[in-house]
Amino acid sequence: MTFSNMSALQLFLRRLTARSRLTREEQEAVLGLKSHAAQVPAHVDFVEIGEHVDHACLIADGLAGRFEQVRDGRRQITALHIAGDMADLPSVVSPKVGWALAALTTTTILRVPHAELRRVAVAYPALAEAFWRDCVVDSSIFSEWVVNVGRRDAKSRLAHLLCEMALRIEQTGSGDRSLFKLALSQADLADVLGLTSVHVNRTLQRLRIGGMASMAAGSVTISNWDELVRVADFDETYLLLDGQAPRLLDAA
Amino acid sequence: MTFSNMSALQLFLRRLTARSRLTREEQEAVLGLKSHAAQVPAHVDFVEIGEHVDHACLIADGLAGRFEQVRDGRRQITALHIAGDMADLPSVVSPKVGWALAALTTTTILRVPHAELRRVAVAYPALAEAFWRDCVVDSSIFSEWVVNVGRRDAKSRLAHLLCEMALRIEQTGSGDRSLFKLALSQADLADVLGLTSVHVNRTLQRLRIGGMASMAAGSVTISNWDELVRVADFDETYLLLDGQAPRLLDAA
DNA sequence: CGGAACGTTGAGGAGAATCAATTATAGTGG
DNA sequence: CCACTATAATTGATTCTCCTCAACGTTCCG
Repeated sequence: MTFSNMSALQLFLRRLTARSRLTREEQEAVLGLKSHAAQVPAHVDFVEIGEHVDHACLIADGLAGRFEQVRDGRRQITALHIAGDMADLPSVVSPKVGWALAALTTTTILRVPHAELRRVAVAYPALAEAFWRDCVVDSSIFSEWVVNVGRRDAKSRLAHLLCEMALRIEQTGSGDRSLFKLALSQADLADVLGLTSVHVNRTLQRLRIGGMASMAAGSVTISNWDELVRVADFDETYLLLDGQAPRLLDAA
Repeated sequence: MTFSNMSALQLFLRRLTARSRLTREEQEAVLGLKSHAAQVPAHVDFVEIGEHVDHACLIADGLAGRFEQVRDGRRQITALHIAGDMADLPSVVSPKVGWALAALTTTTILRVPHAELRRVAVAYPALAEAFWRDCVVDSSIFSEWVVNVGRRDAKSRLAHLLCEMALRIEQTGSGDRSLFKLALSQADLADVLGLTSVHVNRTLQRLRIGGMASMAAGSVTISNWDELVRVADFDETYLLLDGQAPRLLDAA
């Protein structure tokens, strides 16, 4: 079986097991989660801001963003979710969400009822722990994004995002860091980076001319990884990809 | 165990029970956590970047910041922690931390061994859930900070931070939103907001002249809350202060 | 009293925003 | 297959926040 035809739940399990040690039985429980799939066209919300949700959304295919509004209508994308991400896992413990989730390209999602996630979390405490850890990973990414928009200029900021997405997509097995799909318009990219689309356009040109990376037709090509990392001031530690943490149960 | 230890744990418990319903026995377990206190002078790290920690740090008194470095030496504070915050609770499930924790003013911390937190989390799944939820709260704040530095100008950004800290401190019961302690230099404030200290200084003046808020001698005075909220575009939803979520155990 | 940290002010410059066109690109229906 | 349209990418000119650099004032404390 190749990664490309793995089911969405298998991708999610892969994300969990990258950081949490799970028994076969626990893994089966994840794969046995009941859910129903839905197609979401680009630019359509599948979770509304302020909604009280009773399910979490697993991205099966495509790309989704977490949107927050500012009064004057401008918006910020605070997270990008790729296949295998349970986009609103935090909603299991905090059902009223303060953000919207929208598809950035045509996206397939799996709606997994909270009741299902609760069921396996209660039956298998190690899964509750894995979910908790998964939320910590996303939190760590948020924190790095604060640094990124707070303290890096446009070129470095954009380079940093490309490095992050390269590694995250590579981790899922659905791409290589030198060439991967990222169907993100320059306007959406601007909302991720806290810039304007005009400036994103000019900054992309600088990365292209510098021989580091280019984006076209929904794909990113990274031609000089080391230089991109240097410009980005990128340190992958925050992605927490360095192995499985010890289980609470075993250690207690 | 000294009295100040007890009261710090009580503050932490208060933070937990604001969002999680806990039985008396579970509450006792929190208050019974073993720990040892330490005094940290201003500007001293008590957790080093990249460290593999075996304990979490509960802020008993004072103010701490989570610092991340950028290559050229500039830094960003990605979180502020007040009394009652377990500053690195995520480290329980992910012990290698990618940030430093430093005191911003003279601060008392309680080092709580992971073993202790694991013990109560395993014995009382509802506590594991409360810890998970607590991490989600911090995550929600990170996310809002991304919006703040990404899409708000200096005046709005600073106003937003003041609103947030006002409510968080009010929640602990150790201050009022119209007057509270926040011993933060303008340089540190700049590192929180992704600005320079010079610009923070000028922006504070604008808030003062506008009759909204002023900072002096380590205290914040908010003289026109409604106007400050308006300028900040502040919506407190993200602080998740609107009551206790249902317990997973009861619902499953 | 003297130094160190912090706060304040001014002048000039740089990065990003804004405004406004123009040019691809992709999809749609005739 | 070609107009027709909407969306996305690109470019140029101008403006404005915010940064940088440098100096000076203030507070606090040994």
